[in-house]
Amino acid sequence: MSDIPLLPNHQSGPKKLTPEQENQQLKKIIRELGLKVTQQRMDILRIVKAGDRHFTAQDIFEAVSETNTSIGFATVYRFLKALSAKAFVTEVRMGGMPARYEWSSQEHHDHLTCTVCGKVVEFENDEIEKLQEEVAKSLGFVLTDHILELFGVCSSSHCQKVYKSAPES
Amino acid sequence: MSDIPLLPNHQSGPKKLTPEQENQQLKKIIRELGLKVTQQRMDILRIVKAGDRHFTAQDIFEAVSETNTSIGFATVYRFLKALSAKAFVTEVRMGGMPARYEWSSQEHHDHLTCTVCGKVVEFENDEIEKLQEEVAKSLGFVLTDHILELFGVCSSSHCQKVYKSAPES
DNA sequence: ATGAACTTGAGAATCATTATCAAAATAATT
DNA sequence: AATTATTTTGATAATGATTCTCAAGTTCAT
Repeated sequence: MSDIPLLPNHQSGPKKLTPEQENQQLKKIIRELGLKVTQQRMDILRIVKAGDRHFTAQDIFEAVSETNTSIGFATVYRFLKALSAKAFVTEVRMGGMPARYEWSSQEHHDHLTCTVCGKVVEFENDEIEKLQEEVAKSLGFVLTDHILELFGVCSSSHCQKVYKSAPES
Repeated sequence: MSDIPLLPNHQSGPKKLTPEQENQQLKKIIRELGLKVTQQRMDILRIVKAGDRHFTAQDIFEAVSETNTSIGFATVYRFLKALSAKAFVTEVRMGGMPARYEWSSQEHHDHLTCTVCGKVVEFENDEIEKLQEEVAKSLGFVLTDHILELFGVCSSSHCQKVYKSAPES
């Protein structure tokens, strides 16, 4: 069950790995968490790593379910929690919506969300990061994490129109 | 029921108002929302305005319940939603915790939270604000709102100790 | 292979929030 | 002040995401 490519090959990755090499990588991560290697954890991890954007627990549940593995929500949540406890994934919860997760090895970035169409654009800004450090230090804190979410209206004519026609609600 | 000071007088406010003047102010706000003036809404509004920090819906429910007014959760949530729809209060939801609300007339500020003891420190930083505007503009967005939450460990010896003894979880 | 320890998943439980709807309150009109 | 159309309330049920429970299944060191 390891010679069938269950997921498309993302050629954008920095390194090309054989399926076996990838599996070793995944196992290593699981063991770093002090957990046993199971099929479910392998599958979750594969999907989280392969994706290049944001997932909900639901997304991951469905993606794993499409493979041969049966899985429960509890398992997804449990493992995602373990991953984010060790900062392998970033968990962002906002606005009463389901939590979004993403693999955190890639460059850190923040989000700019269009409040009309829901489009999410990522950005990074070193100056902002630096200022955050300074603020925390000036208040006697050691900064360990941050969430910066910008909200606005994107440039699409549809969203601009909606925005201008309902400026105060 | 208007001559008993139900809440401590916050002398830091920009203007001193008689109870009657305050009531007129509150009524005006409720009418601006296109809603009828009710005792419950007056009470909620009074508490939200009087407080200078963050409230949960639960806090507000309890505070109103301490007055003579009986109130239900639904009413609290409904009215807070109406207030935040017109930007009279700011609603912040994060990390699966209950939403926090605050009156938004005051200076804008962001939050720095100690992940050990839960202490919240407010700050404002014009430079960061300016950079946010620039980022949004450069991506073609009109910025309408943002959430910046910093997380760290505060300077108390207890929190520092906890932090250093468990550096990787 | 064996067994101790860890995992799983189905479903129950929880928690914040929202919806429902009959009864009560408001405000505009006599 | 009484009437009435409309809005609001609050008790309770419903929802939706997440977490808990625990018997049954799996992993892995021996």
